[in-house]
Amino acid sequence: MPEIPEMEIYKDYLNKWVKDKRISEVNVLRVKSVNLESTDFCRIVIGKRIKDITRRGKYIIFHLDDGHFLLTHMMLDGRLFLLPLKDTKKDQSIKEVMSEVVNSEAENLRQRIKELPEKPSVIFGLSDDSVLFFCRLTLGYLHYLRKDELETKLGVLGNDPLDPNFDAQEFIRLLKGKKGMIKPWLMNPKNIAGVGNAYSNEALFGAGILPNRLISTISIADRVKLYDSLINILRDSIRLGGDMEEPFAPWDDFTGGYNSYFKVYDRSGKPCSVCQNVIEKSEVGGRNAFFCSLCQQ
DNA sequence: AGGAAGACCCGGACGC
DNA sequence: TGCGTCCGGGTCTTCC
Repeated sequence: MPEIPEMEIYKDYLNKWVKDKRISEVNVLRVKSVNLESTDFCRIVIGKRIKDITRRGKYIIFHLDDGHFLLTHMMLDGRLFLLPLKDTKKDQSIKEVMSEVVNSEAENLRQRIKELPEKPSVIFGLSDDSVLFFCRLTLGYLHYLRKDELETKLGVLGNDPLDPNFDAQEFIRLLKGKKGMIKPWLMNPKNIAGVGNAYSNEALFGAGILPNRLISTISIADRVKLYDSLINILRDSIRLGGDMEEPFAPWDDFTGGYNSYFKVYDRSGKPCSVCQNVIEKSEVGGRNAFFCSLCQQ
């Protein structure tokens, strides 16, 4: 599921392929995914240029040239897909491609394009004749926000783990005096922004710490170990392609490269890669925790 | 106050 | 087949 590595990879792709493009067409298929009446949303967004794309935690922020922002969150199963029109290998307009995908008359297109985006919620046509799909924004969303609204929304978030200022000292400072269990703390966006169920499980495995360990019982040495484990796993995942199942674009064979590297997440009943003990699953803080009870204490 | 628990969003899977 | 129920994760709200 989309967490920091997946969003970071999206952000880099978007900066390479979407930055400085103008939004020429907008189609809102799922009205609940946007925060305005869809006709207003289209009217306002059409014609705007995307000046920059940044990430904060699991949020991706499109900076528009009117000084406002589009904020998107993928939640459970959202995804992005970019389709350059030249890849349709036919003289199709953006409107025709949109219509073809939307009306599920996409068999012709599907035959030419390996990965056709399913369940688009919002579609942007861009000034370079590419089409950007925001798919399955059922729990997720795409919101048009003023600067103050964006700051209010993101202001509650804690440090981003990839922020250069977020070092082991800062991590230890944040944990000082905390009383609860470690995994719910790692996943709380007010503490650290962008760590979800998958990578919190992996980071704890890497540090040899059980998900339900009380923070107060974790030694300073182990807190440093946990910091290193978290940062290294996030960086490795970004380097190897993250764990999204579907590609960002038809040419993208990088995305998903980290899928086979998960050691505990979603692996209950399978053998631990270190000691062969069976990976266990239990509920910690209302969420599924995956762990090896021999490697983690 | 801060930590824990529950609610909510929605679609897909599963059981009867 | 169809209906009801539960599950999943991130975030927000409520409770203790």
